[in-house]
Amino acid sequence: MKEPRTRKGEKTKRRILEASIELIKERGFDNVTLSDMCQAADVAPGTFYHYFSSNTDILWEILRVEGEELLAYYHGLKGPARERLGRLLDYQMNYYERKGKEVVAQIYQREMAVGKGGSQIEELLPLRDLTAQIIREGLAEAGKEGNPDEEAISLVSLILFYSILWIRDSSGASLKDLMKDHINTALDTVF
Amino acid sequence: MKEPRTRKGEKTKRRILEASIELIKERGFDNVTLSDMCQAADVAPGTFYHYFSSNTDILWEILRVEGEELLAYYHGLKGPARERLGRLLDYQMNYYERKGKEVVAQIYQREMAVGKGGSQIEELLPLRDLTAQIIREGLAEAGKEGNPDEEAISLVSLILFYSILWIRDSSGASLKDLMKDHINTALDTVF
Amino acid sequence: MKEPRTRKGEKTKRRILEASIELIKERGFDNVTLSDMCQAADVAPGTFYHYFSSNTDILWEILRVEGEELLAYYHGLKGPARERLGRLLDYQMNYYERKGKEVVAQIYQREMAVGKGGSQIEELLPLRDLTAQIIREGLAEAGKEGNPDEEAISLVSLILFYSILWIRDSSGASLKDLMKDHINTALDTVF
Amino acid sequence: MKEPRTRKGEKTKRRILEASIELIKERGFDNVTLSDMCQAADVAPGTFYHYFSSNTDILWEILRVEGEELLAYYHGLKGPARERLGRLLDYQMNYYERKGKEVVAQIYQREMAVGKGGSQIEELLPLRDLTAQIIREGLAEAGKEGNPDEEAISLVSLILFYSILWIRDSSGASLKDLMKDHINTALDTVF
DNA sequence: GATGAATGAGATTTCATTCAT
DNA sequence: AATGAATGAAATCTCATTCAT
Repeated sequence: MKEPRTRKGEKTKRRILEASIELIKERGFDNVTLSDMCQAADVAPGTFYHYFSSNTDILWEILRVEGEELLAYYHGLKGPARERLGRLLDYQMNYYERKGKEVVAQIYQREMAVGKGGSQIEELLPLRDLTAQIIREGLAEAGKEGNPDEEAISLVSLILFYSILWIRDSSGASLKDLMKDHINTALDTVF
Repeated sequence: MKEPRTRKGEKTKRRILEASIELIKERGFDNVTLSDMCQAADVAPGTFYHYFSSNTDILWEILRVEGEELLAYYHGLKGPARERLGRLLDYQMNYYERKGKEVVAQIYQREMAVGKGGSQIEELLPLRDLTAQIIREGLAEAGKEGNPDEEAISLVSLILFYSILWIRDSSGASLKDLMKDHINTALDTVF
Repeated sequence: MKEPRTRKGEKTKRRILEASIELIKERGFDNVTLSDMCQAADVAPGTFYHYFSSNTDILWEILRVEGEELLAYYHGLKGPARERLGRLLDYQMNYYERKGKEVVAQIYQREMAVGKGGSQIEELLPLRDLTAQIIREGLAEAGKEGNPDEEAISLVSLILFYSILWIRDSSGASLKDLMKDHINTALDTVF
Repeated sequence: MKEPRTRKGEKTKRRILEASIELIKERGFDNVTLSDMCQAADVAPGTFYHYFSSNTDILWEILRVEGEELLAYYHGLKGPARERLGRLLDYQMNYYERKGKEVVAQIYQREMAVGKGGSQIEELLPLRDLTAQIIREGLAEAGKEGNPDEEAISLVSLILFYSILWIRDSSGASLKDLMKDHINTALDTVF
């Protein structure tokens, strides 16, 4: 597994990544083989192994990078707590919808992978911690009492549950539509 | 896939089921092959296909049966709503702990499987519906207002989230320990 | 890697073994792939793995069995020491000629494999020990003095060296022809 | 495959050679890939092919050069035959010990390679011939009778056999220790 | 002289499934 | 009812080598 050292190399690596994401979106991770990815990116298997150390490595690479970008974005949010939290949840739902059901399912399945050598994605837990922090700040602003940790868990677990409903939904409803009302109730309860 | 017609046949089928459950508990579903199961149950592959129509069929069979048993048990619960709900959640957690982390992870992963030909397990949704019904009854008993559907979702999603925490926990804490406080807060909020 | 449990299975395993030996004789071990062997034995790759646990496993199996058979035969030899030793050496040369140059080269190469996890063939050392024992008996019979261990090594190392000459010889001479005179001189020197 | 034309080029070629020798000593030839060598020498694969025509070419190059140097040295030896022969054998053992077991095993394995396109190393045969010549001279000096060719083979085959014992020895004994006594007996027998 | 991206044939291995006995 | 031999498609991964820059 090497980093590309030329323009051309960079382009190739990106081509592999993008073609793979597309494929996974369409068919789900388990139904995409290494040679599918190679074919879609129009590279030889050897080229794949030039940039990625294994088959499963690639999804991990994709999601890790994006997860970090998301968190960075969330940390950069400004404004009153309630609004920040609203935007955070909103953005997260948008991200999921953009990725597609297959990939979100994949993310959660990885979160649940027991002892698979640290290859977890770490999306829910950072989200929980960040949410708790925002709630804590919000309560401080308003001079209110509360239990930020439990409330953060309640919120994040709602996202999780509705995501599953959405993944399994066949009516074509959006994730946001499904959980809009409930999330607002929940936010009101918190602040 | 046939039902056994003799004593011996029944014993064999049960042996396969039990050995397979054990194996899945230990190693996780994805790391158990058909021939592992055959070896553990001390039968030939042909025998396996005598009783089960495919590899993946067996876990589905196991969990479907148990899920139905659980629901039947929950439907049979008596007493005031709050108490029934408490016992339901308690029982569910016990069930998860008995099954082990690997299997629970497997259940949830299946719940999330998109379009895999109806092989989903349907555990969370029936649980949500039953919970909503009990809450509805509880509110009626007490003559209170509320939103049973959303409250049911909040409760069930808590179970989901804490289960994930538990699955990934390496300190050895029990699922009940992890969520005891939060679940009580949640129940108090509902009633 | 399983032992066959039926007539048919036994026949198949033997067919694989024999076809593989033939192939190795013709082309040398390094130029024979697993699928070559499968094709020659007219079985599917899966069948190969039914009986052998890996690619390299098979040669090892072939040679180990034959090495043991040879030793058993040598231990059964009767008669005066000099004669027994002559027959032993003669038989060993015949064995090598029957196996062919490629396989003999393979045997020696394995003997030299450093620390490859006990997969050595152990042909030269047992031969040395047996030879030393026969010489010891011969000297005792004749009431002579001598150094059986060194003399055994001298003899066996001659076989080794002439085998290499033979392997690399392109005139078509037989191993026996090459070393006949020298081995007789050597035997005369010993007794 | 080109000869280097600049200082820098020479340094690079030598770097590749030295890094490769080191690697082969450590792991054995079969476990060293071309890219291992490139990495160890810190050059790109293209550079390797600038100086060597193929993968296997390099060991051959290394050993051929050294073999020639050895022979040249042996031909330059002065003094009475017995002494020259003693020094020759001594030097050869030192050479082997310096190279290490892996490389010596490799040399012999190559000597045995049947029909691999002339890539043999030709170490044993020149050694045999040179030894025969020295013995012939020694016998002439002393006015004795003997069979220099057979005696040379006996001596060289002893080196071969003890080398194999040494390669497989795990007690840490040196090659010289192993064969000291026997080689002296053998030399005494010859002269 | 040096780089490293790209190749792609080819090797090994796995495993669900079938079927004759 | 039970066996286990046999299948073979499919997947992953390796690595010597080429070539444009």
